[in-house]
Amino acid sequence: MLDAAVKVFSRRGFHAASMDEIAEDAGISKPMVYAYLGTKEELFVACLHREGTRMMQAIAGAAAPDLPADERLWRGLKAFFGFVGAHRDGWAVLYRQARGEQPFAGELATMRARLVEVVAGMLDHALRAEGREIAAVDLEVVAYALVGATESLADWLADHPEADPEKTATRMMNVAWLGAAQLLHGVTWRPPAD
Amino acid sequence: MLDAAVKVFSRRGFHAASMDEIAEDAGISKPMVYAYLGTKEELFVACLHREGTRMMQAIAGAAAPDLPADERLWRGLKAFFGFVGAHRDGWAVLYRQARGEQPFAGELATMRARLVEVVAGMLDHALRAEGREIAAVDLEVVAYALVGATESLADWLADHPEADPEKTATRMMNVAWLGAAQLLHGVTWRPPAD
DNA sequence: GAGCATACCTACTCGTGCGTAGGGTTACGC
DNA sequence: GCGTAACCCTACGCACGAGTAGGTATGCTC
Repeated sequence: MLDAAVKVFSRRGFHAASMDEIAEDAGISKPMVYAYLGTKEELFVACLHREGTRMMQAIAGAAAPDLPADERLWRGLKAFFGFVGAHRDGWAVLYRQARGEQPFAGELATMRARLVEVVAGMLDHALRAEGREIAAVDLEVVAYALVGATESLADWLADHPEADPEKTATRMMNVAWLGAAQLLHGVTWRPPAD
Repeated sequence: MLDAAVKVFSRRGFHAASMDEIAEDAGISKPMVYAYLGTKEELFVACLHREGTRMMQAIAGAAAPDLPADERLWRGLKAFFGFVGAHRDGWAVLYRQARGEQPFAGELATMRARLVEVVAGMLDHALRAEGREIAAVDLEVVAYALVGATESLADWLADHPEADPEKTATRMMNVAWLGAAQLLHGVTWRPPAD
């Protein structure tokens, strides 16, 4: 039943999706949808929640915290892109939708914040192992950028059905890890004096 | 008048924004809005278009094509974040909105495609100068990731009014350029055999 | 088989907001 | 002063879709 909702929401977008269509698609009638899952908003949140949880589990399951940073990142990315590849419409539109609609942006922001935190933690851990440190804000911003790049590639992946998730993950590693590794080794870029 | 529309669209989101509110905010009445700018969709597209054009101009004006790649990237980023910083609500919500709503996603995709193309062209140019080459797809994906990371930081910037655009641009360079530079020098990351 | 409950449906109400019809007001020509 | 034309407004029609009321069938208890 949630599956039907996810499908319709992704096909139409939150507003354009009608409860009638969801009901029809689920093979039941509208009052049933209301009985089981409440209002349209609640239904959407339920979808978002389920997909989000699944995704987080997929990632958390793959990236064990005792691995070295690059290995963790790689496995996390692989799991992430694998998940998106397997749930293309689920991801694409739930995610894109939720981003725009104020009532749900919060829910999503929390999810992203968790991811950012994980990535930032990972970087921080790796940095300390190298005997280095950077300001928490910088760390957060870098993590944010990495997460953003990843989300962006996920969008790309969702739009390119023929693309291979693992290959995409490799490409992401090429951008992200090589850059991050530099930072870890103390190499930084500075603006020209101009 | 477009200013009013942008303001309301960003405050409310596309659907929640009512034409009445836009009209009121612009200090005129609804039929006038229709007379000048047509339907709600057309109005939104007009907003999107204007903001997009302004942004592209800001970037294009800053990143002259005859500069070296890193310098171009840096100036482009500075211009971009500067623009976002100066038009926080304009950017944030128009952009986030357009992403989700199917009728406008295309418009936005075109804009992003132009950006990706520019970035990819830049990388390609730099690569050739080093006597190297990579597949066009890889190039596109890397460019896509960079653009995505940048957009993501733009979101972050829009949500943190106290943050400094130029500093954000520097942070972005730290992630993007150090990574990209590695690629340019032929350093790549490969997945472990496992 | 009568009484009852559970599961579900059809068919409605009602609010909301886009787009417009038709009327008032001011300025100008004659 | 009267016609008229440009301009802008108030006030409405209308469609659409969320949420619900009230009725119907199926199965279960005694």
